[in-house]
Amino acid sequence: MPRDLVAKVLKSSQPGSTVDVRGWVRTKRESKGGFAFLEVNDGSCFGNVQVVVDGKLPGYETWIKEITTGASVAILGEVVESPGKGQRVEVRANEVRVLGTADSATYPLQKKGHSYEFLREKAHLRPRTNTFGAMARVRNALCDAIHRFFQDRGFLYVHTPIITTSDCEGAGQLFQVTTLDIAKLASGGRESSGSTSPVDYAHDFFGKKAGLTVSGQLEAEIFACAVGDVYTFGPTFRAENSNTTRHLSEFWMVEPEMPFYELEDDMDLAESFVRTIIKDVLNRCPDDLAFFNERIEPTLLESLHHIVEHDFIRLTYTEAIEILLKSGQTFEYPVSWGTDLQSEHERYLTEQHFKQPVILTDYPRQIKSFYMRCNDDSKTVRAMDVLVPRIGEIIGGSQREERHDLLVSRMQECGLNPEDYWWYLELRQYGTVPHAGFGLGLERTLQLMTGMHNIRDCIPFPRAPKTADF
RNA sequence: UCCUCGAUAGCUCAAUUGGUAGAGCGAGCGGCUGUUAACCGCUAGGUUCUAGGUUCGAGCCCUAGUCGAGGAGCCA
Repeated sequence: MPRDLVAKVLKSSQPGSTVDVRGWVRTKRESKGGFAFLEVNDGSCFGNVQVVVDGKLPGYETWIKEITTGASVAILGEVVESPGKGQRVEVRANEVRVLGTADSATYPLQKKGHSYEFLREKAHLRPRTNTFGAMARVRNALCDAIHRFFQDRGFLYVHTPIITTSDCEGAGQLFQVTTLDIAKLASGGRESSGSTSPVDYAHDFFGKKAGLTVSGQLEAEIFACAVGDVYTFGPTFRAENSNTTRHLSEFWMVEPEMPFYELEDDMDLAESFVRTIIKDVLNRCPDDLAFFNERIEPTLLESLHHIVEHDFIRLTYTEAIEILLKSGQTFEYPVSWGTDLQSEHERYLTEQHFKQPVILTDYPRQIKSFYMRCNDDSKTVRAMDVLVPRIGEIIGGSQREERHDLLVSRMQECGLNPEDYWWYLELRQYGTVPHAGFGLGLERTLQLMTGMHNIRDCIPFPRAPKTADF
């Protein structure tokens, strides 16, 4: 399709050139003086191109009525310098074709602003709004920056399975994947023969209980311990009944895993990663981010530049506890060594005490996962969380326990059956190496990048409890 | 899952102590204008989330439910 993108027309088209612009009408300003202005957007950039339509064009009286907010049009015209304010150039139409009308009496999107709650119910149309068009472009730029960061450093992109039979980490509720007939089971039927249990997973599709992955980490470790630095980047599923502005049932996660890395290397990579991808998106999407800064979060650009330009604060969990205890703040949840930090504690550290991203390390072992490497103090593990203002945790990572016997005892301590993780343990039995990795939540990073308050507005089609339309 | 709040015109909201349902925007029509969240006038538009209950009378009070928002937990 040899159409001309609005982005190109606005940025570089010279007066006198002929263009073929196609897109959706945002507004029409009609003049009975015999002409009309159309604002046409095709998603290629934040801005619209202003199209000037002369009333003397053939059939004007007929088709100008069909052009309303939301209609799709094809404009053949000439780029001219704009005498009006607000745009460098505009398009003087020679030919206008209405490709699809949008009945103004029923088209849900109006020229005025809508609430995000309303737009979530119109997920099929909300990409046509300023906010969600900008979000789509920022999300794309962010994903590109993520791949570029790892590819530039020689990481391999590894695809880990979406359907899994190992309840990885023991954390996170799995969505079950089954071909068993639920209705039949519910009515007292049996999906198995000769078993007293109503459900015999040996007869299920995979021959055992299966679910959607909650993390690709364990599989990523397999490849890190074979082909070097790797990363996964794909959807992740949590069946938790979380109803917050920071949780989704289906979200995208980036999980690098690096052999021969210790915790300090892991932190260095995580910090470099966050700062680099933010910088890349700042460079690539200035118009979109300016919009978010103006309409959504007035401190957005300032805070993003601050993150890019300053080193992250690094301290241990124990040091953080001391700071919180000495803060003089009254917290709803008391601070004490050995319990996990609450949202209010994280926010105090990132938003009030340090006013920038913080990496906390060496958490108590009893509040962290089995695979994290135990410190010599036998009280803490080599975990690290990257906390940022407004959002909280966007990265959780650790150096992995590479010592076979210690890993087995940690599994037992966490109530896991080592036999279920036989292949994970064999990585430690045969040619084990120190290694580390972390996970970054894509949509939380988008919250940070755009200032959008609800994570459901940072993914095209959000999945959350009672929410899976479109 | 817990706490708090909410659901009224297409959208955002108002409605005094329980007493005939309102505005702005949007839409339709008309006017005006190189306009740019255009502007001015007129018109239409309602089973007040659902099901019960109290009352002479319920948008408002009571009970249950559904959905939504914010906060919390879990986490990324």
